[in-house]
Amino acid sequence: MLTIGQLAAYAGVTVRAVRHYHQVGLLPEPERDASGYRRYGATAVVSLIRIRTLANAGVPLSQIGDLLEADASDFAEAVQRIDSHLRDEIERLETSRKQIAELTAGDSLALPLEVAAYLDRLRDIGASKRMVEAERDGWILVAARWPERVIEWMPAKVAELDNPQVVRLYRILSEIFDGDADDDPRMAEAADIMAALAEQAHAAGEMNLGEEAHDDLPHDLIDALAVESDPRVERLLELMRERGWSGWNRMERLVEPPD
Amino acid sequence: MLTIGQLAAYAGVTVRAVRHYHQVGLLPEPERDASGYRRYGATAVVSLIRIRTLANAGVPLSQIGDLLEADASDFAEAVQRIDSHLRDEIERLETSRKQIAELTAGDSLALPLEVAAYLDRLRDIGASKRMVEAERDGWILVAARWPERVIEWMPAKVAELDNPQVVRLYRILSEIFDGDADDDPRMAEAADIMAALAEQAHAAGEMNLGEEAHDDLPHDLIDALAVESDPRVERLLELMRERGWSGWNRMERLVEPPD
DNA sequence: TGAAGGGTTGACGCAGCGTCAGGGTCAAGC
DNA sequence: GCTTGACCCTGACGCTGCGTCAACCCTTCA
Repeated sequence: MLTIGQLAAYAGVTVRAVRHYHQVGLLPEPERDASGYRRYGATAVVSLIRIRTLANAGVPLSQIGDLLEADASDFAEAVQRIDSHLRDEIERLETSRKQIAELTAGDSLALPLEVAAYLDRLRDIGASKRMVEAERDGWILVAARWPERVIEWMPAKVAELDNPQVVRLYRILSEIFDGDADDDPRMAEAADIMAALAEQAHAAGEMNLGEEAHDDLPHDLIDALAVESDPRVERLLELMRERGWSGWNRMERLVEPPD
Repeated sequence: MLTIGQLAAYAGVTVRAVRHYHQVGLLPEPERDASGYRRYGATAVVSLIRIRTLANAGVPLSQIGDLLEADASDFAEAVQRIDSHLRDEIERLETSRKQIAELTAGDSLALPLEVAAYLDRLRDIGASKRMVEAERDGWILVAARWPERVIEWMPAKVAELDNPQVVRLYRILSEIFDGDADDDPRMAEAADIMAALAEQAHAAGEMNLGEEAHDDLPHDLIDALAVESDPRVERLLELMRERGWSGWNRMERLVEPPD
């Protein structure tokens, strides 16, 4: 007769595991000796080894009991199920590995590489750290909603950065929001540039985003995000409204200008 | 301002998950509105998306907080750790798949194929179901202790089955233990055959198992197993003792026979 | 006789939420 | 003004397979 420790050692498991199998009814509780110790016979050893064999193969404990009593065809079927479940699990993990492989650096986190490249360009033309982070967060919102489309939009955005007006705009905005003046006079200049750019885009008919325009939520969120990150943005929006434009990222004409 | 449901929908997660992130401190609790509802700004949306991006990549929640604030080198290092952890997990599951692939049928469960083949042969020569199962359980005990050696021993065991005496022995034993007579007269015949076989083996010097002989536990367990599976085995052991042999599976001479 | 090395039950911990239970709130239609 | 359905709230258990205390008892050996 074996003690629980000897039984466990023979089967290569821990004592705790054996007790657990008792608890879940996988292994019957044996008789106790005079001092209350569990005493095991050879049958228990065999049962335990068979249980461990299945458990090592990845079979959930809850199924092992049935499996040990199943006939050949039920057994084969169950094995099939378990195997395909394992395959799914492996695939899930493989996907995870691919995903983290793409998380090489900070910006590409939650963003496609194209957008990360755009943000790098922004940094290059002199946008401040805060500015780039704000842009990044905005694009995260966009990418979450239109993960496919956002990639298509990037070439045009990158091209915009060749426009000296745009470069000047980002530099001014960077300086304004990196400073701590509550009412920087350059804010008016920024608004002027933005209005001019909007005017050009409108004239060129580039202001239509397609069906995405119908979903206001991302745009509203981006506006809100900008204000949350710096309340002075509110002032900038006001200046834009004075110039006949609403919004921050998806500008709309408030009033048609006189001819 | 978004409700928790809108926030969750935007990021593609469940409401419960968001609340969980609050609980573990990953996402800060937002302000409440007049009726106690949580109200989220755009910043929360961005945070949540970034959290999910890492979580989807298999990063444990407990590390996501640090990771979102880490610099590029710490980030890369952490990503390395997580990736190698994922690799280990995948390998574990692959191993499981291999294992269950080998569990095609009942007997090979916890036994190498060689032993399963031996059991099939046993069935072929007319051993009863009970008999084969008893043998199987015995070999499970042996295979658990000497997984390598057991394979080497099988050819000799299979060869034994060509011996008509052995075949007869298994048939008699099958009949005895499939019946319900408490004192089957054929038991003496079985004992005679076993004694004769032991004598032959002893004479041929085949009774040494090598160093394995020093470990009594498996042998004792097999004897116990036999008795547990049918108490009448005890009688058989007694008959063997009368014939000068001890034990059931690893027989030893009790007394040297007179010349 | 005391210490070491077993054994006993009971209970919490882990990871990441899912899923009740038992409420309150909001918007819309009657 | 009332109902209905869709949301929101907190609190708590469940799942998987044990690991790891805690607090205590039993046996054995120096």
